Amino acid sequence: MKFDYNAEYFNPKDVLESGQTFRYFPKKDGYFVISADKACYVATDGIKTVVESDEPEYFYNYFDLATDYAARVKRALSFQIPALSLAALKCKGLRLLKQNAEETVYSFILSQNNNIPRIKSVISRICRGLGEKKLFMGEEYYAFPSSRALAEKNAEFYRSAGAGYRDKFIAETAAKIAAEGISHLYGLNAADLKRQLTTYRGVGDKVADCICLFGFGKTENFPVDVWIEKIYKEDFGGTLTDRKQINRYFTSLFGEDSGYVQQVLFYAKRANL
DNA sequence: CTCCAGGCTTTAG
DNA sequence: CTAAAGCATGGA
Repeated sequence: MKFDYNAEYFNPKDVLESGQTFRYFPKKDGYFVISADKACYVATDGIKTVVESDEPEYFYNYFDLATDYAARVKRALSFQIPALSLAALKCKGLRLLKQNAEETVYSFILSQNNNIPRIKSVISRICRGLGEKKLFMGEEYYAFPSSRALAEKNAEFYRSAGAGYRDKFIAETAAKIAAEGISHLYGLNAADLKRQLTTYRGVGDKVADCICLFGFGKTENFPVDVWIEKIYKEDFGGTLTDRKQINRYFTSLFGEDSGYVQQVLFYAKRANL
């Protein structure tokens, strides 16, 4: 069960190593990727990118393959901003992942004031401890735990998994979501969704923007972190220092393209492309 | 040793 | 209202 796609606008490295997911594992000639309770193997030869999975329709949606990214690159170029044009051309294979909403909530709570390798390892330990064991292509992996399973553990468990001071945030948010679910969030517009998400402990503006973007497909959100602040100062000549104002600057400039533009800028800067 | 990492909560002013 | 301290952890 595999399908392929034009590699020009689907590069596994650009997609997976751009900081939107933390559950990918480089292999010999591709990546083992986990999302929620599902897994796939993705590899490219530069012409075609091939996805192999028992759940092809899930990963077709996960990799956002119904969306035209040639058009997104073209719109990014149309802003005529040198730093953005350079970045967009260097990572044409970047796509926005449509991830499981609850998984993004916990993942990005863990991401605050943290670095990507450590975020990856903490998430792996939590999944290994609470997630269902699965098998794909002869490889064992663990599903991302349900909120109910997460809520059964206290902060101490998450501390021992390496979550640090974020341990309480995970425990409290899991309890809240286990109690009330998240289905009531799906119909909301981006502004209302962001407001609701910030009621979770450990979720501020930046983390909420990431959840809106990667977990709910809200492309008008523009997460502002330390790297975006740096880009704002160095490449856009910005003078604002308040992240809320920097967020407003970018979202009013890029509108519905905000999420894509943000991801391109972030990845190009971080990867030093 | 200090500084930093896809920041948030709490407290002080 | 805004500003700053405090927060776990591990790698550079």
